Amino acid sequence: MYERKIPVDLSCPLRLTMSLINSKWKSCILDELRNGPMRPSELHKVLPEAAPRVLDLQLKELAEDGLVAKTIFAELPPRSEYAITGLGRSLLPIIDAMIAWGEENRLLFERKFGTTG
Amino acid sequence: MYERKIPVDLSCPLRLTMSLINSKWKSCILDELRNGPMRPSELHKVLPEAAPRVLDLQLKELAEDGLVAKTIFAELPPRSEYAITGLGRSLLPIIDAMIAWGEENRLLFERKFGTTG
DNA sequence: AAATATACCGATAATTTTTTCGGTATCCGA
DNA sequence: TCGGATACCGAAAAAATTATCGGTATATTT
Repeated sequence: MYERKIPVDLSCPLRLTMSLINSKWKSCILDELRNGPMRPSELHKVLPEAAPRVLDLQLKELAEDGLVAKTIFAELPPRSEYAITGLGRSLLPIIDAMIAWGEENRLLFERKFGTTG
Repeated sequence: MYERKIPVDLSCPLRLTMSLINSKWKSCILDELRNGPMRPSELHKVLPEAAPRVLDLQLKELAEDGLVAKTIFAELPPRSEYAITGLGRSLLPIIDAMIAWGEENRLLFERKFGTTG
């Protein structure tokens, strides 16, 4: 069975928040879900670098933490949707701030580390 | 020699910002440095859960990325200080937002995952 | 002398995260 | 019947992160 390796970090507010987002794909997933629920296959289309299995696992943890909610439709072929929750949505300002920071400082890091530069 | 495993992620603004903070201690270090430069030994005192060697490595990467600046004093026993840079300081609003979010939602997660609940 | 404190580094171990691969089950269409 | 699409899962490999241990060097204190 899949089991979470390390639990949400309750030791300080900063680490708590970090432990919820701190992964390669979670913040991207939340960002993608902001405009409405998506199916796993749709998420894979917009985040092609993330393997389907990876999205599975991260969606499962996001759901465990209450940041997204899963809806299963009793259809065949199977269909399910993941929607951002109110709690998840309350993280979007932070994600927006990170996006804005990244846009403002992109050039700096491209010059520093980029291959095209 | 120490070598960075994966480079700063330039593929999108969100991932860029994430790749700079996304670690167990970096955001804590930036938070601690906000009120002035600190020596490695001082940082270890305020973040006792982080082993000195770990702080070393994270400070080195933070310095590589331009988020902190190192000053070496030619003294014996050796002394050095790490100060947050302007670029690093521009991340503090994001870190503040994460701290605030963590404070607002702490109880929720303590009830959900906490041992004392 | 010996212990302490400082900063730092290399090698390696331990842990965690991410990825890959193959398999379940079902229905639809060719 | 066969291949495609859907969602999901387990095992295991690969990769990355974090941690531990011991060592360098030098001055001061005991």
